[in-house]
Amino acid sequence: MKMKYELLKQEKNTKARYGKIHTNYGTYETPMFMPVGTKATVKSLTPEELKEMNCGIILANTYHLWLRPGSEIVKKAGGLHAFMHYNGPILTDSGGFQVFSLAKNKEKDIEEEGVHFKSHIDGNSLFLTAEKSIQIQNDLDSDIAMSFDECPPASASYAYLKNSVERTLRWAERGKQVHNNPNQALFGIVQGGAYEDLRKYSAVETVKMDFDGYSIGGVANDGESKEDMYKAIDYSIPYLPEDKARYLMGIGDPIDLIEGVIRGVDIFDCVLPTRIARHGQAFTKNGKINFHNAKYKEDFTPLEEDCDCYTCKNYTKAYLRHLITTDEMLGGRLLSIHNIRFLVRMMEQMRNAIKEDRILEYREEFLEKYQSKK
RNA sequence: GCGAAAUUGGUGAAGUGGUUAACACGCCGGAUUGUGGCUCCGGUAUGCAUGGGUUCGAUUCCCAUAUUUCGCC
Repeated sequence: MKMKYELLKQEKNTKARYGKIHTNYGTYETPMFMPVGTKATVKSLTPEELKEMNCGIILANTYHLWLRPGSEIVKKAGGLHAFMHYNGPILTDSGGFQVFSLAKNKEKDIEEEGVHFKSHIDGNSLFLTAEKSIQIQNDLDSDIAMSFDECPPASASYAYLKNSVERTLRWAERGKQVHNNPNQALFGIVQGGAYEDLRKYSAVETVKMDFDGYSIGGVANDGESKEDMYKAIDYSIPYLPEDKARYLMGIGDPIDLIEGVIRGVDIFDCVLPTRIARHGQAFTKNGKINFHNAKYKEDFTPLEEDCDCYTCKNYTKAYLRHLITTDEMLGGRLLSIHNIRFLVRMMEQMRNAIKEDRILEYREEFLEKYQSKK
């Protein structure tokens, strides 16, 4: 079967909503956060550990797996789930984001047929099209595939964004035509920067094609302001159907997760928890902390007293700082466990808040602690 | 005991008779949002062993002292 979204509760005071996603690998509650496993691995963590943290869907990347090991290898292995030993749902990004960041000359390299770009591994000239991206994702056998979209920088002009919205619609249609995996859902992507009319047009036209779910793209890709990010969400959400999942691509930061939920987003993904972990930083309810800081040298308390993750239950800040400053790989691993669990737990808390119609209070309480750095 | 060389920040070190003493590492901070993992950006010697002297001016030249290293007895 294909993935199905079920809306169970609409929060009274905001657009926040509580629902469930039914997949071939179980049912999961939303709003939810997906950890990123670009190359068929959430860096340094095993599938069992992800399950223990109560992760649901994880994200893998079409571009990276296309280059290595190659989608035909994954297909021979029996699909992504078998290949990476993950018996939970997997969403694949279309490769759009990587491809556009690798295309040097936007005007020249992006054409109607597809995108020319250079492999980041060996510099080979490559060409990816809407059809190719979907075929690769069919072969990978992920549970949710993404349409191939153009992901322009937030700083792009109105005229550029308008063109890119139009092209993304045509690519979505082409991808839908060749999509051929009965077990795989396919999402359309809304673009249009921070312009209300473009977002509306993009959303309305994309929804007409009747996808299994809808993504809001083009955010968090060019250091755009939070205001613009929130506008992109606010201008898109009203035109998306109630009974389909909404996925905000590439977000986020704890504060952005709350803002996204309040604006009606169901699914998020972000590299932040694992990336900052590898760089020695961790989320806490009192703000982000940096283990390079000397003040943790003799701090023999847990990262967070009341966190239920493996790291917090077994290790001290002094030890974590030692691992980080000596560049030991266990450090990044332990912090990744905590950071992912932190965001997953935030989503649990927000689901409860939505059920009780108190998501705005939750935001108040969270921000008060998170922004007052100790 | 005699002779020679050396002495620059936490470390390894570059350098010059004349504005803010290079660089690297370390250290101290910060960043990071559909991941080109191990990255990027800041800060970090008011002083060049100590005391004299020469000079308009010395970390740079001279003398003494101290310490270190090497060689000889």
